[in-house]
Amino acid sequence: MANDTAQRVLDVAEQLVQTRGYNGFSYADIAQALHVTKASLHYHFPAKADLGARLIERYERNFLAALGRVDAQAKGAPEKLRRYAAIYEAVLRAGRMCLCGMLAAEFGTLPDGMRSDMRHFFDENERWLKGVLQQGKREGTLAFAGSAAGAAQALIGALEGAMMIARSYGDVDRFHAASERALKELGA
Amino acid sequence: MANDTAQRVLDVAEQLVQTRGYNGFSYADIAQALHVTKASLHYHFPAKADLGARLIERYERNFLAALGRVDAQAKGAPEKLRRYAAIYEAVLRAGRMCLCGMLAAEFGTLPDGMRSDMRHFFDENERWLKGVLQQGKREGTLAFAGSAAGAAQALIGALEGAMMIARSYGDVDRFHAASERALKELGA
DNA sequence: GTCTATAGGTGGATAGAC
DNA sequence: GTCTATCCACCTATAGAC
Repeated sequence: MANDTAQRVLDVAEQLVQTRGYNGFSYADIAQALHVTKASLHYHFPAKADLGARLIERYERNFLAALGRVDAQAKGAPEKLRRYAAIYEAVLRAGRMCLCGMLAAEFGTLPDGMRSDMRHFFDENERWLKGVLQQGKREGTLAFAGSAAGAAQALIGALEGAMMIARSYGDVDRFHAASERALKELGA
Repeated sequence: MANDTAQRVLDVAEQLVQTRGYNGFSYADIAQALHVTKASLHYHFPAKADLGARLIERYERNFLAALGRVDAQAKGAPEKLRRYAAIYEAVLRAGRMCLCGMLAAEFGTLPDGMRSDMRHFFDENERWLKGVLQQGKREGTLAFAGSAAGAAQALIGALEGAMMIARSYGDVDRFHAASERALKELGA
């Protein structure tokens, strides 16, 4: 399959960005992992910025697909929020940071295209969460002050930050506790 | 003054790490900013890891000094928390990330010494916050569920995460809103 | 303490054969 | 599509003169 190599490149690159950051890996790392040469990687992704952009696009697509499954499997807003946080926790349990959380830290050195792609990921997260929060308020299953958008932004920030620090301590429980606390504050 | 150059190096390096990350700057960047050669930088900081370690130590010292001033100037726990959050906001307003928040993202590529120095910064933050939270609970000026240590960890994570994302949007208000929300959840 | 000069390595990227 | 070979810029770091 022609496309198969590109997918494997993305798989390895994704893991590298989530553990070492966009500035913390090179084409040589991917080449070594896949037993190919750097030159052949440039055939699939001419510049590193191309690889980075395709990485974010795929990550967002997969993430939104997971949110779609949450919508399909969970009815109540509290359960949706719990599953949302569980996605983050699974990433951390794999020893990784959220791809876009990582890129947010590296914002100052990112190419323009990757910057807006990264923000788009957070915008979509906020949009989905806002819907869940509004649903919960309507149903009376959630209780929070202020706007749903503001609460959504705060939750995303809290989860990303907790994840980043917990990873530095190699302590998933630390993330879990912060996550539980954040959900309780929304009445979940 | 002999020590003056080292301080200026640290000033520039600090700004670079807070905006571009530890892996996002080089001795050449500092050399250019200070109109000296790279070689002379190695006289003050033989290896980049030395520079990194001294950077964290100084950042923590200054941060703890700021917390000491908060203790001296604010009496009530809620006011202390507000001033704590204001320190973060001032950093963000300067277009910077928290030095250690930045390093937490780069954890996967950091030398061992910098890893433990970075965690020490967060440990000290937690310790101070825990004291303030216990004070507030004792005085009845704060109200939160669970342990003070857990609440402290959650607050640190929420502020770091909100800061990181807000910076990507160039939007200090976004941070401020998340910060206010986090403080309110502690009853402040 | 700061300089010139340079070593030795790695970064992203390209040309051209197969 | 993948390879060999190579370019050039940049990286951290050191030697040794001043």
